[in-house]
Amino acid sequence: MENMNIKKLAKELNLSVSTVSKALHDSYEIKAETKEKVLALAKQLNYQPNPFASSLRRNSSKTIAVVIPEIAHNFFSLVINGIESIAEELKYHVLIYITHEIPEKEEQIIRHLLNGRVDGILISSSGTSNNNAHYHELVQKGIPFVFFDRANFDVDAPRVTTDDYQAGFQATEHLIKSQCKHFAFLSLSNQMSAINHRKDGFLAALNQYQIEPSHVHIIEAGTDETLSFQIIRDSLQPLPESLGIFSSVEKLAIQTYHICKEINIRIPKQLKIISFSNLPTAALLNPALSTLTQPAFSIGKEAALLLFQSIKNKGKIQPITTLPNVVLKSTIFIRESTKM
Amino acid sequence: MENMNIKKLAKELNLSVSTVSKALHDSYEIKAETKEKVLALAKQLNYQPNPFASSLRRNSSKTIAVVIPEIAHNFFSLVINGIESIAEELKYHVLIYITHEIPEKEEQIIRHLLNGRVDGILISSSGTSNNNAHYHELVQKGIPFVFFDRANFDVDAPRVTTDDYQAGFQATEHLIKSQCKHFAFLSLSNQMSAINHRKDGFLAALNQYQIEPSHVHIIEAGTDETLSFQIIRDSLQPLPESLGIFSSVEKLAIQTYHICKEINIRIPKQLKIISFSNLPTAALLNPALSTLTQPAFSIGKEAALLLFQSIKNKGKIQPITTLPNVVLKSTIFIRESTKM
DNA sequence: TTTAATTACGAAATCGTTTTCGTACTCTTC
DNA sequence: GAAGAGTACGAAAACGATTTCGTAATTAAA
Repeated sequence: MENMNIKKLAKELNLSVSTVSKALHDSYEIKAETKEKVLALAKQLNYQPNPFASSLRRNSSKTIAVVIPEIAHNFFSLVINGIESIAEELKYHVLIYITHEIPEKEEQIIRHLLNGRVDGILISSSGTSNNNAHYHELVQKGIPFVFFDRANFDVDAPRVTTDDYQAGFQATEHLIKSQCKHFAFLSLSNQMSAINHRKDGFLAALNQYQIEPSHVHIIEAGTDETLSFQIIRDSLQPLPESLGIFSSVEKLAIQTYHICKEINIRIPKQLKIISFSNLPTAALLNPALSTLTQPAFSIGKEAALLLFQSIKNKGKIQPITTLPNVVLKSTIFIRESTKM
Repeated sequence: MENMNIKKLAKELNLSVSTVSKALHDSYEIKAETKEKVLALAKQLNYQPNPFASSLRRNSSKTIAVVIPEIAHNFFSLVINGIESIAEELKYHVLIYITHEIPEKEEQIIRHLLNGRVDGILISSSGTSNNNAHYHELVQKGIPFVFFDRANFDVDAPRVTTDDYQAGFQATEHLIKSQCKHFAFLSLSNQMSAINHRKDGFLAALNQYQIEPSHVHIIEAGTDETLSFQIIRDSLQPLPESLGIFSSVEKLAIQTYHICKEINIRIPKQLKIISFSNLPTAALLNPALSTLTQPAFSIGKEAALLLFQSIKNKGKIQPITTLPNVVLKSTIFIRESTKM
């Protein structure tokens, strides 16, 4: 009596296992009356199909994986919300894997997922540009995947990103017009697509406005919390005159705030800062932080939609079309931290 | 050639399927030499066992589910980090389900999980106290689960919570000593265990210090964003004299900040506020927010450890012992928002 | 009335593992 | 040298669904 299954249902109904299965799937082969009987008993006895038997036979899991660098991060948790909104609707399950920004960890996770546990994967890459073998293995195995935010442009997969270059340009232009003389770009690493595009926009703006190269600073703070703290602090001592910082990620901006508080640097008087960020408290900070805010929820939604489309089309002949490459717009919010 | 499986491995090796399977599991029945051969070919041909076949046969999924009210929330994403740290170590997979604070949604999710898709569940309840039938179904089915933060105390399951009563008492005492005259408790609903314990601590402190009941306000803001905004705003107009707010959750404190900014209420001059919160920017707010901070990561870790213990003990005779009920300590951070 | 098509179901194979029994064979032990 | 113990493997039965073929019975068409 432990668990209900099709066999017991069939016995109870004096029907064959196959008939019951077909009835449960509303097959045309079964007449309405029988279907009703089966459904009724199934509901009454609280029958729930074994997902593993089903997955084994159908070779599909109704599950997707989300592989992200970290989760305690407003951007990524908002993206997950977007993903979940679609997955929930399509009755898919969502597995979460966190790489902690370690490329080897990401490889390991992706390689593991080659076993068919999931029907598709959403990835925000932690990988370095010279390492994409694991993505190609996914392609080879025919497992659909979609990049979001941090993509690997050497791999043929759909991407959902934001207008990083333009946003970077716009933010930097704003710093320039706010009378900054020195300019710093805060980066996690020089191996991440989104961040590099932001940097390119940053450099392009500085170039267009003919800022002297010696006034341009690229600070690679890295992903380690304590280390990046030190690196940023060191680069603020001594403090360049009229420094304008463009932080590529929220975390580094927050660290900069902490450091400024600690060593008594006045924002925006001595240092102006604008950052990519989805902080719900950006406007409440002291001073309020100017931000470039990505449509995180929509990114998740769009990426999930692309993935499910890709899962649906699996096996079918792909029309010879360019890969979907959705680019969403970030919004700039000018606040006190960049005031003149 | 599509996918490697045990059968093909066996044929290639001139061994039986069972021998290969045993070799892969390092069974004592198989001699070392054979094991080596099998392992070598398996690695060479990139063999990965089909997880569904395995789960079907062993009746275990190596997967747990995390059911939470929301994810774009510092507390919950930190908890997930803690959970992941343990799950990763034990090579378990983590499914995420979001209830969006809707009790019916939670029921539906839990009921779905009765089908055996997961070996155990971690739950932060969105349910109301009078609705726990779905938890009992889990018990009946023998599916282990552990509550964290928001527990249902009518159900026999391990719990990981924090010292909500004491923290609530402490926070309120702090407000009293900061010369507040009126006191407000900001709540999401009166159906959530953790929040109610905080409220009890709040009321106990006010009682001990003999605060006049007419100076005590309980504000149930609810879970809807726009609605709670209105409710809080309304309760601040007119502003009671020397109001001290104890916010039971971060989100409502942030809303209060926004409202104060909007209608020009000075914190901490006209209004003092302290809140449960895991905001990384609490100290950077204007003014810096006094907080009660839960050890979110540890909560996740402890809850996961309890769950895995429970999974391991499944089927074995349980020693007649009290249910594990881990209570962790929150930390109070006094900052400007409650300054005299 | 015969043939063909349709309807409604069942038997059995299948998905890829794991696990329970057997069973040859070798090695002790008295 | 017969009995028992140990070693190293294989056959086959699960696990619980899905799906492919059949096929009897009924209906429609010729």
